[in-house]
Amino acid sequence: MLAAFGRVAEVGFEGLRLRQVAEDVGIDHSTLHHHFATKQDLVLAVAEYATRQFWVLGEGPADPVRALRAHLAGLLRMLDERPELFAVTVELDLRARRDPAVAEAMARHQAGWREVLSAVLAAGNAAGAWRAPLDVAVTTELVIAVVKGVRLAPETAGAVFAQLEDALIGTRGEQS
Amino acid sequence: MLAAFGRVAEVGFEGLRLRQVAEDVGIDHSTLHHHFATKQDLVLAVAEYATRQFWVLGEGPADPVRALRAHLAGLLRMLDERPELFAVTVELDLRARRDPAVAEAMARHQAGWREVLSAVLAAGNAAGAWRAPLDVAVTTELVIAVVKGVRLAPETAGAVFAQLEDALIGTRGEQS
DNA sequence: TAGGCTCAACCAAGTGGTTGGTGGAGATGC
DNA sequence: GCATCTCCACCAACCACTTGGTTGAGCCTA
Repeated sequence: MLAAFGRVAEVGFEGLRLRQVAEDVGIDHSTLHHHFATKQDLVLAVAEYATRQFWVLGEGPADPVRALRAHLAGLLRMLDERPELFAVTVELDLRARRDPAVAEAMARHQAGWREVLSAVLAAGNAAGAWRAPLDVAVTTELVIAVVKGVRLAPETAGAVFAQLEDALIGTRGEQS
Repeated sequence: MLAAFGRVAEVGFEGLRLRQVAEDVGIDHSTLHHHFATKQDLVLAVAEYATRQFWVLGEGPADPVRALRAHLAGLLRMLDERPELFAVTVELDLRARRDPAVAEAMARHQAGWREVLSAVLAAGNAAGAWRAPLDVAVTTELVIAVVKGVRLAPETAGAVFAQLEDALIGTRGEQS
């Protein structure tokens, strides 16, 4: 019953109404309580659904440069095809400040992401793939910041990602 | 009466209650309506107050490198001293998706920011101050994305900004 | 007298959540 | 076959409470 996710994307958590969600699914709002005891449970389910969507980005190529490019390309495609997903992510980041349960879900999500990125960046260091050796931890945060910062502006994402790649990798080649 | 801002920072727009705001100021909630006809007006006032806070970042040094560093340093200090301000900004970005008035306010805000950044980056291009000539428009978006992406994670901002400077400026010197 | 602020009381429209009950599918016993 | 029982998804009605907003009257200063 995670069509509730759609509502969050549309009206945000602020406008999330159990009755509306129930109607979307075609059931009574009291029936909804049968599946999610409380509104908080629904929110949490949305959070976990949303973060799970990023699992598709799994492992990339072994080559660090191509792995980084693939990672960003994957995000870019998602950003293009499912912008609401990223909007909800912003919403969740914000909500995590007040809702410990959401905070924990998002922390898990980001820990995984951070791990993937760090691995790629460290591998690139080992292979001398970057313009210069990188501080893995900090660069990870930089990449995350860029992605997060671009979530609500999908139009600019493509160019920004390319620029970021340029800044990290030395190559100035244009890729498809 | 922009102590309402504090409430937004604390509970977000989702939890913003006119009665609570009024109580903070020590007046009745109906009196609040005397100053802000509608809740929307209050929200808009908060939006304009919040964006106005960034005016203090005005002009920087003439030298592009120092201007960029000063710009980021200024943001970093604000991020450190008034993290709520940035949290509210995120909240506003999100709200702008549904509220045209807020959207317009944020658009104005960002247009100004974009202008400042573009000017600095273009000046740096002219002076050959960067590691390599930059695409001004795209790099502007990149910097904006980084700043936006770091709004909810002030701890990482310092290192991330430094890394960004490193990537744009060629110098590898450590600054205070 | 007039005008700006203030409040108490009120209102309609929701809000999340609860309760008691209906009907159908599947298992069980005979 | 048939009655029974249990579980599950479901709903209508309801509840206590909150919300943004309105009204009318008082207060104070000019």
